[in-house]
Amino acid sequence: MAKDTRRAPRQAEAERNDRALLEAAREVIGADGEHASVAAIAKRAGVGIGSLYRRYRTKEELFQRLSVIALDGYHRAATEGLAIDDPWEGLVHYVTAAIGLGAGSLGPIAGTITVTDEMADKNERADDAVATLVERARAAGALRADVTQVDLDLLIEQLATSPLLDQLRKQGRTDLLDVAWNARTRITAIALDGLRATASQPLPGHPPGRELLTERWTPADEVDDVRR
Amino acid sequence: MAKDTRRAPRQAEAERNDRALLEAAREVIGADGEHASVAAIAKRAGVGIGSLYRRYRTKEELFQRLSVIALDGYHRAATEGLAIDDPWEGLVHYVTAAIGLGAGSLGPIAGTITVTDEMADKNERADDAVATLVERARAAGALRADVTQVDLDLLIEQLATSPLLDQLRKQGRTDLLDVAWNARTRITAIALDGLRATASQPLPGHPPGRELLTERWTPADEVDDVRR
DNA sequence: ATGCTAACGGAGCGATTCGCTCCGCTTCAA
DNA sequence: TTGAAGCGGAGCGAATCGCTCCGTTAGCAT
Repeated sequence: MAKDTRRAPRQAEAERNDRALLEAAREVIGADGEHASVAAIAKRAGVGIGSLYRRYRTKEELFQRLSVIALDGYHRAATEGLAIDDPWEGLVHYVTAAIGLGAGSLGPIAGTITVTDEMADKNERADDAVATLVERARAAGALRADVTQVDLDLLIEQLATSPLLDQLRKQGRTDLLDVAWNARTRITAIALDGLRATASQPLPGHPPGRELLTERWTPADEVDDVRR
Repeated sequence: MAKDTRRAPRQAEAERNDRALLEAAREVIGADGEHASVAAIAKRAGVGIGSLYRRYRTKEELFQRLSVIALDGYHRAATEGLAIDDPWEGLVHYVTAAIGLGAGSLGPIAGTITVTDEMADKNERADDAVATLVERARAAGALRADVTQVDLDLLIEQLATSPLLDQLRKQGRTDLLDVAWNARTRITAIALDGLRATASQPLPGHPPGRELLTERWTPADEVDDVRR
């Protein structure tokens, strides 16, 4: 009963493989969307299919794990942003960190996996933190008044999803990845400048409602009018 | 020899089908990327597979046609922009029109089809027109000085690709399409505000080179380091 | 050295989906 | 009424899918 941590033949390798799997899954999903195959993920991770299925009982379980990790990332980014004194700098931190997570590629799998309680819970916590961040920045007069939280969420998704980066990764053009990454940073900077309170004209149309973000996670039951 | 347009049993239906096919192909590619299947395209268009293959000898030929149409659209948008007297308004017209084309979804098929001479030619023409448009806006002091044409191209691609819109279309959620479309218009407006000359700080890093836009079209020959 | 065992990689299963062909049916001008 | 242009989709062989199953390998204790 003295030694309880005595068995671990190849445990270090297992952890490395798990990390590789999660990263590979993100990349392959970015490249192939919901069609991402477990074979492609395993190959990209340099890991056997068997090892993948020892850790995750099904493909869906792996995808759910990815979602949870992404939601954790968003929550952490928002918390870090709140820890910054200057409201505008805090918001900028969140936006850039959220985009840098590389989780934007997960969008396409929304609606193809069932939402676990853990996912719903973490999503709510992250949302709350972001709401505080946004309100603080707006109250300080740093963020233009007509931008809602949903606007910001959609802007982040728009910038976080990069077909160019996904394709370069898929083609293994690691030589161009740095340049492409920097290019997106520039675009992000442009968008952030547009978020400042110095707006020339009010945003067009009505502010989008939350349903835009939530309804996409409802599985494609019989909604598919194409098959009707 | 007098009457040369006398035979056309179901020609009207054929034209309608062709338009439906092209639109459906854009949508399905947006949803499924390079994995888009001809069956899905035909079904979405409400057309038989046979009709698709009577017009396009192969799937690649259909995709090439889509690319040509997209390039025509970019060129037209740029030309229209140049026809507008105010340099800034002209640029705004091009950006919004280019995003609205719905051709951003085509990005994922870059590198999976061979580039025809027609495509290369039209691409060059469109590029030239955009270059003029950008230089004019910058010379007028409307566009911030540190934004290059490549920056603008990438910004347009970033905004033109919308996982949310693609997914809603795929799920047949036509009820939310208008809201989502308006939401992206708002985001576009934010980005355009960021492009104005009133920049607070210079853009980070170095301006990206053209190769970011061109090299992605080189087929994934043996570049794929994943399979090595 | 020699077990013991947890973790490994991947061949291969049945099922599905792929691009595409082929053909009987439908529509319309003459 | 007829002929031909256009139609939809069943079905072909090939490829790919998610997943199981099993012989092999690597590190611990003896």
